[in-house]
Amino acid sequence: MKHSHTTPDVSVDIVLLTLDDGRLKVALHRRERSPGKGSLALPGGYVHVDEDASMEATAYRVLRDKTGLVPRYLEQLRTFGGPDRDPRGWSVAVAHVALIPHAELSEAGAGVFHFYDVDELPELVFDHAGQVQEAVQRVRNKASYSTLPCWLLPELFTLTQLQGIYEQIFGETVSRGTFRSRLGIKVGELTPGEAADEADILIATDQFQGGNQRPARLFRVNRLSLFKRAFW
Amino acid sequence: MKHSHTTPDVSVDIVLLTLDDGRLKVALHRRERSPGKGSLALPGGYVHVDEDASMEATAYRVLRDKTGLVPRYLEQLRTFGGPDRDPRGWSVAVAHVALIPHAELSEAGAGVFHFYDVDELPELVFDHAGQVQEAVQRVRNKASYSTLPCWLLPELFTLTQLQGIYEQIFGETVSRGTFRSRLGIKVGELTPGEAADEADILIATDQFQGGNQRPARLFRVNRLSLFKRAFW
DNA sequence: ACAATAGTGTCTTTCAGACACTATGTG
DNA sequence: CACATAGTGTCTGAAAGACACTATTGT
Repeated sequence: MKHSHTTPDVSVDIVLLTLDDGRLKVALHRRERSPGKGSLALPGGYVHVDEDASMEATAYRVLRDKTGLVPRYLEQLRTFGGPDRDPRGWSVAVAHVALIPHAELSEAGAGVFHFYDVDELPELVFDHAGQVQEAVQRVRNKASYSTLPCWLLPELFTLTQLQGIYEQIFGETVSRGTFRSRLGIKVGELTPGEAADEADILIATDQFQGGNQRPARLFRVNRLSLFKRAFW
Repeated sequence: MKHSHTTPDVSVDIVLLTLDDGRLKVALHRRERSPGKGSLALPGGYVHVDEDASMEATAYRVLRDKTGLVPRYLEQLRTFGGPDRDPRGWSVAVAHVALIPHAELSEAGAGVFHFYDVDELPELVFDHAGQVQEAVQRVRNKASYSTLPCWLLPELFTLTQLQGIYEQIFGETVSRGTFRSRLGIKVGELTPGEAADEADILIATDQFQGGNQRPARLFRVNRLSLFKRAFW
C-alpha cells in the first residue's frame, strides 16, 4: 500500500559546463514543451524506474539520449524542491554538475545546445538560473583546492595550459615555479610514460606539444586530487 | 497532464549527530511499521506538499513533529535513489545532516531516539548505514577547515572545550598557542560582549566559567567560518 | 603558598612566492 | 644567432608549531 500524501514529481537537471575561449560556458536548450515552451532551460528529464540504477545514472542517460556524449566528470549538486519552482505544483529536481572539454563537444555534433557565458546568463525557466549559479560556485570553489579544472581540458595538456585555467578562474597570476611545486611536479625523477606513483597528482607522458619554441611536456591527470592547502 | 513515467516515492532522511562523552553519536529509532518493522532507522518522512516550502523545511518539520526540537545546524547531504534501497521499489531519499548540542537533547525529553557511536554502528534498515557514513565523513571533513564543530557545543563554550573537540575528531593534539592563533583570538584587543568585528570567527563574551582554577572566558560562534588553510 | 588551568610571548622551522637562471626548440 | 617559451634553483619573508613564561582562580 502506498502512503497517503501526494507524491511530488522528481526530475534530474544537469548543469553541463565547458571551457570555451577561456570562459566558463553552460549548455542550454530551448524547451519544446510547455510550461516554458521556447524558453532557455537546462537539460533534464524524469527518472525511468525501469532502467536507471541511481540518480547519477539518470543524469548520464539524459545526456546520452540528448547528445550521445558522456561527460568526463559528473557529481550531484543539490536537490531543489518547493511549491513554486514549477507552475505545475510541488516539484523536486536533483541538480547535477557535469564537466566536458570543449573539443569533445564540437565533435559530437551536439547542436542541441547553445552555450552561454556563466557570468552573462540570459533569462532561464523555473529556478534554473539559481542552479547554474550554485553549480558555478561549487566548481570555482572546488577548483581552488583540487584538480577539478583538469576535466575541462583535453585528456593531454601542458602545465602552462593548466596554469592558465587556474589564473582564469581566480583572476590572479602565479609564478611558474610556485604553480609547479604546488602540484608536486618533479619531472626529472619521473620515468615519463611509466605508470607513476599512485600518490602523484599528474602523470607525465613522453609526448610533447611544440610551437615555435621549446616543446612542452604533456600531462594527464591521475585522479581527482585534493590539495591540503587552497590555492589562492 | 502528468508525464507517463512512474513517479518514485520521495522521502527525507535526517542524520542527527551529537557529541556525547566526547564521541560522535547518531540518533536512531526503531521502525514501527513495515518494511523493516522493529529495525533501527534514521528519522525521516515524506514531503507534505501542502505545508513544506523546501526540502530543508520538510527536514525541520519531521524533527519538530517527532521530538519538538530544532537543530542548531542543518544542511543537505546528498540524494540517494535506486531500485533496491527500499523493497517497495524505486525510491528517492533526500538525506540531510543535522547537528545539536547534547544538552538540548536530554532536556527536550527526546526519548524517541537511541544514540549510537558512529564508529560502532549497529545494523540499519535500507541504505541508512551508508547515509550515516557519508554524513560523518562530510562533518569530519568540514570540521577540518571550518567552525562547524561549534554547533556541537552549547551556545557558550570555552576555547579549551572547542580545542578538545578538534583534537577528538582528528586524534592529534595541538598546542594552545597554535590553536588560538588559528582562530584569530586576540582577546586583549576585543571589548568583550561588544558586537565584535564581522570578520571575527568567535565572539568573546564577558562571562567566565570557573572551576578550581583560573576561570576561562566563554565564547560564542559568530557564523560558520571557513579557514583558508585546513587544520590538520 | 601551592596546584591547576587560562592566556601570551618567543624562537625555530617550514613553506609559499618572487625572481633569475638554464634548457631546448624554431626561424 | 636571436627569440620565445619550458623547466629549475635560490633567496626571502611570513606563518605554523613547539615550548616556556606569566596570570588568575580555589584550597
